[in-house]
Amino acid sequence: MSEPSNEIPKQYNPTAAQEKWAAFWDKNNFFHSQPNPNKKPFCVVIPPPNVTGALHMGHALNNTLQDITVRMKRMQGFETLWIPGVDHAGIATQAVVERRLLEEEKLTRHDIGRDALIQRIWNWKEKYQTRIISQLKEMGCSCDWNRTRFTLDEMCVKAVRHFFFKLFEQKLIYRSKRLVNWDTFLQTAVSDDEVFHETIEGHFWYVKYPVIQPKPDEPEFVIVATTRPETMLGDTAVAVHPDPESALNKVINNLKKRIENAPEKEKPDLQKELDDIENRKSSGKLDNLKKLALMAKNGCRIKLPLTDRIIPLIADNWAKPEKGTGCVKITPAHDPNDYEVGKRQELPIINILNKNGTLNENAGKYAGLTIKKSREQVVADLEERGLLISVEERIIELAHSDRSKTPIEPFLNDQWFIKMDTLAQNAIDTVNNSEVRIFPERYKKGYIDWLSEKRDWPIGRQLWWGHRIPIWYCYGATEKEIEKAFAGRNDILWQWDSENNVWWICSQTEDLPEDAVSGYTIVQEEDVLDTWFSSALWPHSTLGWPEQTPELNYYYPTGVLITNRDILTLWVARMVLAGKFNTGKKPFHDVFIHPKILDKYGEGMSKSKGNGIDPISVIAKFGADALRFALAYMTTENQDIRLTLDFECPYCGTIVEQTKKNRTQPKIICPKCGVAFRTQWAETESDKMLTEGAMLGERFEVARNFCNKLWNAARFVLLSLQEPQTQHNETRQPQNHTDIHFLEDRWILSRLATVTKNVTESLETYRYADAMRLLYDFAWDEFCSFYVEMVKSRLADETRKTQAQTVLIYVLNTLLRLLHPVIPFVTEEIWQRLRLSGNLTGVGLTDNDFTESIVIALWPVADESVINTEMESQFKIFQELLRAIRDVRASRNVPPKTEITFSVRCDTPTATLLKPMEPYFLSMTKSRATGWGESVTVPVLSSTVPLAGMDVYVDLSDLIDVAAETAKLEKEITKLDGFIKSKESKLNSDFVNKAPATVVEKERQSLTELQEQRQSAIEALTKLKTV
RNA sequence: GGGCGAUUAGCUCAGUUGGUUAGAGCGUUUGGUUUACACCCAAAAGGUCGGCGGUUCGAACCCGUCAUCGCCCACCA
Repeated sequence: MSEPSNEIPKQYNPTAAQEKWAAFWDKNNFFHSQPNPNKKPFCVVIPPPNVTGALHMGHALNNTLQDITVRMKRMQGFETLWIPGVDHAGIATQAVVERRLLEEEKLTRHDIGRDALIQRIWNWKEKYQTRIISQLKEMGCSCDWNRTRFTLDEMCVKAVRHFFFKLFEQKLIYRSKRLVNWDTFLQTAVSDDEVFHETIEGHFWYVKYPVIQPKPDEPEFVIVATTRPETMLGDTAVAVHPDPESALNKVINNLKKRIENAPEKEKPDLQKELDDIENRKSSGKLDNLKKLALMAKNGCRIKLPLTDRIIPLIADNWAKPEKGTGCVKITPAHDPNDYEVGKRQELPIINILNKNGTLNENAGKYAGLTIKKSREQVVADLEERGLLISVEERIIELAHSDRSKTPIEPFLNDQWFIKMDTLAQNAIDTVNNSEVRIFPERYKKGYIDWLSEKRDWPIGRQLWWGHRIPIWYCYGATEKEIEKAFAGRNDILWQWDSENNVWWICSQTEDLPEDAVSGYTIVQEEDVLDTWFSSALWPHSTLGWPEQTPELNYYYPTGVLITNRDILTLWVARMVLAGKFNTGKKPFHDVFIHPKILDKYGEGMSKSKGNGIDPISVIAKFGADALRFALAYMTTENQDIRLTLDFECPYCGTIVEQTKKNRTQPKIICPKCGVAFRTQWAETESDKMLTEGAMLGERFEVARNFCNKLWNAARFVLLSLQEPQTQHNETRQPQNHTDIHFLEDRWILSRLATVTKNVTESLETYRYADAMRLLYDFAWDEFCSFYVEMVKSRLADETRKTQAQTVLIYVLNTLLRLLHPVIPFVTEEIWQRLRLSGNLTGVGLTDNDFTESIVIALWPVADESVINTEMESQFKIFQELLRAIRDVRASRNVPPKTEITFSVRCDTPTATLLKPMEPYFLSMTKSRATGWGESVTVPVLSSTVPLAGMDVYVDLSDLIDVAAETAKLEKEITKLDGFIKSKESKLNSDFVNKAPATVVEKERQSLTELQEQRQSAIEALTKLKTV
């Protein structure tokens, strides 16, 4: 079975391995899971990526971390299920498809209608779901692909309907008005995330509202200031603070306090603010407000200019005496705060806007004008009537729609809400009592704070793509008629909406026909549910809830949810509350919040910036394993991941730096060879024809190199196994670790056990970077640089060969298993080659040590009995000595092939320890030991290196350079003097009295050593002078 | 305005409960075709741990403060 050595390439080829092993895993169904009473379950649900587009590096990170945990759990013997899936992402996906429709066909959604648009979005979804799943597969994610879910598929629809019905049944769903961000161009509501604020130069108009029949001592006008005069057409009151004086004093006091504590730099600004406010008191403005407050109390009425409406002057805390004129116009239909005031004060709500952004009939003669036109007209009319006092220039932050780049209008709409009170409290308790643990813990605060606001959840969206709200409206029917229509149905509920005189009919299972209530036509609610409504159910809906499926009973609650911090509240908090509400159980035990991927400028990656990177382009260049390792290596607790990536010209290899300018371009012309190559943004056919330029990144190179290092270590082991077998069968028996005599064997096994233990602990507490560092350092510095190097001399010696091979392959086998969760492909490739190498029994291993696939191999458990920290520190002495000799060789330019000798003055135990290591000094640094112990012969022409507890004399004979040697020793003495001095003063201080005895003792010992080293150096120097 | 985080070598980052001389990778310099690996090996240089103050025998680490940067939430008549 074994391959000839020339068939093991010197470089690991990721592409071939990825293809081969992905297919192999798939064929063997390793990732498929079903309830198994003999095993403990472990389940992870993927944070479903949006079907808006392809995955970027943020997803790559998220899924890498999940796969690491999932693969480890699977190896630990859990019945492990990772459920993949995608999210319909209502707003975002509909927006993408609508934008395309407009760009490519110049059509809006109203042109093609609801059904046709939905069909187009389904087509889009199919395309991107396929793309996303294939990206996940390319990354090596070990999901159970048979269980792939979509938030709009039948299973999820059922769960959503059931959840809604339950909420409705418990009267937790209600209808109310809510202001939405209205995009008048696209004629849709957009979410807060899709709004950006832009500072524009605007105006601040001061307008007089005449008071009706003012008493002699009362002002004739109420003056309000506004940046949006046209909204006055929707005013239903003007407000003034009920007690402006105390409110103002309160503000003044707070401000004074702030000035006291404020940094010097901010004080002048604050002082100015304070002066302005205090000025209000003296300038009579306050007196005016006090009068107005009294008038408001007495039911004062004012005339709304430009209309024939009479509106009240009201007293409300919302009016801030320190701002504007102290009086504020109240427009409940077009301002969230005013809406609250309106509700509180029972004011009428007058909507003056059409959905297309023009004014409606409520605006009287301004009806039909656009907002911009109406504003000009209103200002002109006010001026004409002498009601405009003044205009100020003012910088204002204006909300714009991300999608249409037009200003957002706050627009009042009927909305469905969920009452959050108890639901939120349950979710708070679940985290507060650590039933659900959040890692890192600092994110707990954000979660609790957000939920503590207990703001009711608006669940309706004015969209077509999503779960349509399962409510039907029936006007005019009597309760008897409704009852008759749905008699005996426990899947239908109805409720009377007295405000709108309509029946709400909620159906759990089916869509109701128009004629469901005989004699009436019922109409379904047009809106769809917020995307998070279905996402909130993800951990249990994907397992079959509301059915009590075997999967739900077995896998739920799931193990850990791994996600990014942006959606801790929107998604994680909602999952906890929905999980608790629906199943009575938490959805997961742990939540791990991972870092954010930033670009080289420290900016987050996003579609609009165009700085997102397709993980596939990294895989193409460096391999999936390198991608995964690099990301995991950077997943530390409180640092975001900064990725610097540059383009590589595919023709001449020139590195083209990625800039803010070129990162969104579909093609780039190489500055050196002048040929164009395409980027991930290539869209047109001609651009796609070009060769793609790879993405280069230092972190990925490091990770790729690591994979290759591992590959070559394995190559070395495989080659050594292929050497002709000797006949000494009796020496080829399996060895018990405790029988192992060689220091390096015991050392590497001790280190391996320590690493196994620490890696397991790190991964189980989501400290991915720690685990990666441990593995990287162990594999490279300890296993490759020391153990493999040392074993070389033993492999050449028949009498010492077998045990070396046994340990070598044992360590490699364990290391592969520890690394498999993070670099699955290269470890499988090596595993299979070892498994099939055919010589395992010869070195004391059996096929049981190499399972059919590393995917199903057992996770290593540390044999702590072989951990020997004393011996590990002894080994450090060997390493130190080796380094000292190498340093002498390097700094004296001793030719590599020239053998030199050295002797070491040290105590007897050290000598006993080091003497058996002689062959390694020869093989690893071509140096032969001539003596060990208290009294050794010191070569005349030697380089002396004083180390802690020993002196090394490297015989240089004719290679010696006295001047250089002297300089080196002098430098060493100066350095030692510094250390000694600081130690001495430390030991002469209070330190000896106050510090723990062990620490003091350690310091004393260290001082002695330093003094000895210094003495040795002086002696060596003296001797040099005699030469 | 509220909250969170960061500031350590030229660059990107580690640094466990405060305890010898603060670490790694990349880059730089020097030397290498050593029977796995040049995606490599050996070695070296390189740091007042953002500033100031405090607690302590002892501070990169704890406390206060200032500075700079980033993120989240809220608000802006």
